[in-house]
Amino acid sequence: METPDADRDVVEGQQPPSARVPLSRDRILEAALTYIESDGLPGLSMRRLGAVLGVEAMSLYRYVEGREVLLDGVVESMVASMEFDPDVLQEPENGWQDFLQRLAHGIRRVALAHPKAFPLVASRPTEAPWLRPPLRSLRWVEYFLAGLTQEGFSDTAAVRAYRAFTSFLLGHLLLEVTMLGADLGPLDVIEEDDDASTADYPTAHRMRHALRENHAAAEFEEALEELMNRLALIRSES
Amino acid sequence: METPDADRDVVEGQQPPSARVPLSRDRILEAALTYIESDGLPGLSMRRLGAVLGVEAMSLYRYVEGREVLLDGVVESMVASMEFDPDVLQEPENGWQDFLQRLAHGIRRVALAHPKAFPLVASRPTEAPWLRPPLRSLRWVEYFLAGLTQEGFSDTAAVRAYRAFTSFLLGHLLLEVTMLGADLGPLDVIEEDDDASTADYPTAHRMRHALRENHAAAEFEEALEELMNRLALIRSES
DNA sequence: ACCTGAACACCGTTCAAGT
DNA sequence: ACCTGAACACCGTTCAAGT
Repeated sequence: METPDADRDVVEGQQPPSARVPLSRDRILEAALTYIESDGLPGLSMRRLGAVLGVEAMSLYRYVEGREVLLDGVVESMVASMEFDPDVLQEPENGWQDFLQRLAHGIRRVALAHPKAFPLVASRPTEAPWLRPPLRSLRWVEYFLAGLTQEGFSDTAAVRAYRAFTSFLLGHLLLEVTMLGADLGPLDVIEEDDDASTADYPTAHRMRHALRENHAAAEFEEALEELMNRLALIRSES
Repeated sequence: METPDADRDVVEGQQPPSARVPLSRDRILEAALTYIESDGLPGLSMRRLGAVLGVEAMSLYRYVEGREVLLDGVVESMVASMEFDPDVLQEPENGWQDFLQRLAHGIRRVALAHPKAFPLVASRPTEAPWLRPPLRSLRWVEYFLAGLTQEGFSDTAAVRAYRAFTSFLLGHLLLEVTMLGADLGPLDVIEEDDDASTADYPTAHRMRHALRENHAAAEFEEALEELMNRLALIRSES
């Protein structure tokens, strides 16, 4: 197995500083995101990120205050990327179900586009405890609540919907990207002990093929549909 | 603000080695768990963990193969701790709803007992992609599937229930402990910018009080009830 | 058998110095 | 204005050496 990583830093690093694209916060965040996606979060260090950008680690501190802030920035940029998704960002026109479904699919697209980085969206502490992942910004919370209000949700119904919607998304997407990330992960994984491992567990053994099937997309749709029914109840009740 | 941490290592460290409780894998895992719970995961290093146990970091490598394995062990011990919960571990007697509810509550108790460490249960890669958090072990998956089978679930219905059950738990519990962890977190947190922060977001501003309320327990029960209804459908359908 | 000291390679971060 | 070299305190981990 070759190590094609070795010359990646050179690609940018070999040009003299004057000829390089100047550093910027956005360029750093973008590089960090693609680094995480290709090499995993644990491998990301300020020094290696600097190398990718053809610069010493210390230069990064001109643009980001430190590693923690860098990761917060990466999360923020992922969440913000939905703002340019034309399918997501439009007021409700075809009812609140359509509104929420477009939003849910938009977030799912972001998660699937960045399976290795998405767990950060799920687990980094938010600015306030009521800014729940994966919506994490006041901006998106406002968008969510305003949309539902406009569609006839009372204040308490909208807040209940917000809570139900976020836990739904978090559970489904985190599990989906975890399964993806594991598959895309280190390739030296133990290959398919399949039957052997489940030998002592008869029920799991019997269902081992069904357990391995991946119906993530269909499950997501189904559970989303179910959530909509629940929200319809909440809407009419409170 | 004082630093009461300073003498904690001494408490164990001051006794001569001969008088100390001998090191063991379990003792190390337990110390790691309480360390995470009191100081947070980022603060946990092999060196500091050694100090807590009155020992040099290098000694730990006799019992755990490295830091990654240590964290896996902590997760494993949390998941395994449910096996000693008498309310959880008994075959279904009062129907599958009761069976699943006891299991769900048991996992929730573990999560709430270790809010800072539980995110590890959610995000550490499992041994196989179909061993879904927060059930993570073949043991628990077998327990789950066997229980449902015994209660009249077909194989495909049991597997579908397994998927729905795990994403439900993951979403709810991760959000719940994240909110807890944030509150228990560093106390130098910015205190209550309350109204100020939401000023530019009228809907969120209007609902700011409702948004701050914590109904985690009630929401959990409600969503669990809803899940049961969905599983009843799955049971009768497939 | 169990623990340690010294060492290595790697971190995040600061700051005075270079251009 | 922007980047770097050198330095500091801290990591995980290995291994020969101590008791």
